[in-house]
Amino acid sequence: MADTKEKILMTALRLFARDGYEAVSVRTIAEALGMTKGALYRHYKNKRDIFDSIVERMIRIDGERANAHQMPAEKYDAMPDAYENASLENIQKYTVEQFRFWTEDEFASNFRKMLTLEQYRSTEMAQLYSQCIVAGPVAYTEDLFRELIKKGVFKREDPKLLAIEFYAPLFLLINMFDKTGKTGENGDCVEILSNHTKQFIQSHVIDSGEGK
Amino acid sequence: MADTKEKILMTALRLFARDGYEAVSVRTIAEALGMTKGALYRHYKNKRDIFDSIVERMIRIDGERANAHQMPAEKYDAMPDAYENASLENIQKYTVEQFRFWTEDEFASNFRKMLTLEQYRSTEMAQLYSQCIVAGPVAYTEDLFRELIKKGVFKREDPKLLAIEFYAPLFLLINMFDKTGKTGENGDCVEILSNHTKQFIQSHVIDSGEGK
DNA sequence: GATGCTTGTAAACGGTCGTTTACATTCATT
DNA sequence: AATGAATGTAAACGACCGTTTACAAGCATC
Repeated sequence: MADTKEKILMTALRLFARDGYEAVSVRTIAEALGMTKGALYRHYKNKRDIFDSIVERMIRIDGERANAHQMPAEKYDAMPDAYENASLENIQKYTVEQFRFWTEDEFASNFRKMLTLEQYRSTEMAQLYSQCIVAGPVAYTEDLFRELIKKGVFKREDPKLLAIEFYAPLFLLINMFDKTGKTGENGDCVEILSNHTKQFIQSHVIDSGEGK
Repeated sequence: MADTKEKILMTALRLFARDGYEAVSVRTIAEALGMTKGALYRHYKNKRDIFDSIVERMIRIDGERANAHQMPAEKYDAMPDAYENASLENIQKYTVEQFRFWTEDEFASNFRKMLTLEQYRSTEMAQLYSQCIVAGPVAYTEDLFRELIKKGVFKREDPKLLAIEFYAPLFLLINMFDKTGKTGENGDCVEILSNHTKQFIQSHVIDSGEGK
């Protein structure tokens, strides 16, 4: 039962992500699952209920992720030196992991596409899209850089501009990857992204040593 | 007559840009224009014909723009020194102008949004979206930077990475601007964008003089 | 002033929409 | 074996879909 309900949700999401909510009919969802549309109403009270369940889940996952690899903001003072370098490495890993999540994870990738298609229809969807994939990450990155500047790790530059210059390539590559199609081919994107973060950090961090 | 046809096109585009092609009914378009849906069929042979006319026009405009402020690629050798600096200023102006075009121009802005909503439905729309707003500009920027490197204006770095790092903030800001809403408030975006291009050029161009 | 073309309305067309209803089937529990 | 909840099908519902048709009004041309 819970299994069927789950299949309905994932199938509907996959279709919503391609065509948009309005363009997908209940009949289409049912047929993609090999059942009749009447059966869907045993699991969801209507079409919108499926959509809402998807959104609800993403909000939950997003919250969990935020808690999970939150850069440990409150532990800054607890750690001595040597922390800065580890933190910079974490940024690198975190960035690639963000890319993989939004392009490879089936739920996240489809949700992002679905939200891309719904963002202009209501302010609620616009806010959710912005929070998850645009202004949200930028704001987080800005806070991070502001902190790094205060700590003397980064050069004293406008953190807002830094955040945009750092995050924008990630955002662009995620969107570009959608076109190149199937999984496995994103190796190029990941490499570009790695080079970007490496070069970005290198050129904004304060030289406390050498260049190789 | 041509006037009515034009109004239909712009009204339909405005609705397509908000809700997506499938979610907008012929009836809705007609009522937004204060006529009955039957009247639309005097000007367009069906709903898809309106959509195709929009696409056709954008392709034409895009071609004209490419011809208009094409960075004069073939005139490089015709011009002596002193060209490089002017060219760098042009890049700055061109970038801001691109932002304004895709956010302020009513047709371009709505077309971009419409294409954003249709990009996953067919490879044709995906290609058009990519060509106009994603991979197309990146490829163009990459060519430009490769040329500037060859000319000795830019430092010897990967032009692909440079192109992404330069164009991505423009792409991000265009998408962010959609949320902030009404016109006139994009002053912040333009300023950020200006700072980005200025700082980008400054940090990748070969110092043939001083720092202020 | 009749003609014919343009531009509109109103109604109808078959089809699909989301949803509800009536009726089977399954299957653990009694 | 009987019960009853869970899960499915098939058909029907009114509403709306894109499109076509029949018809009217406006208007320049002969």
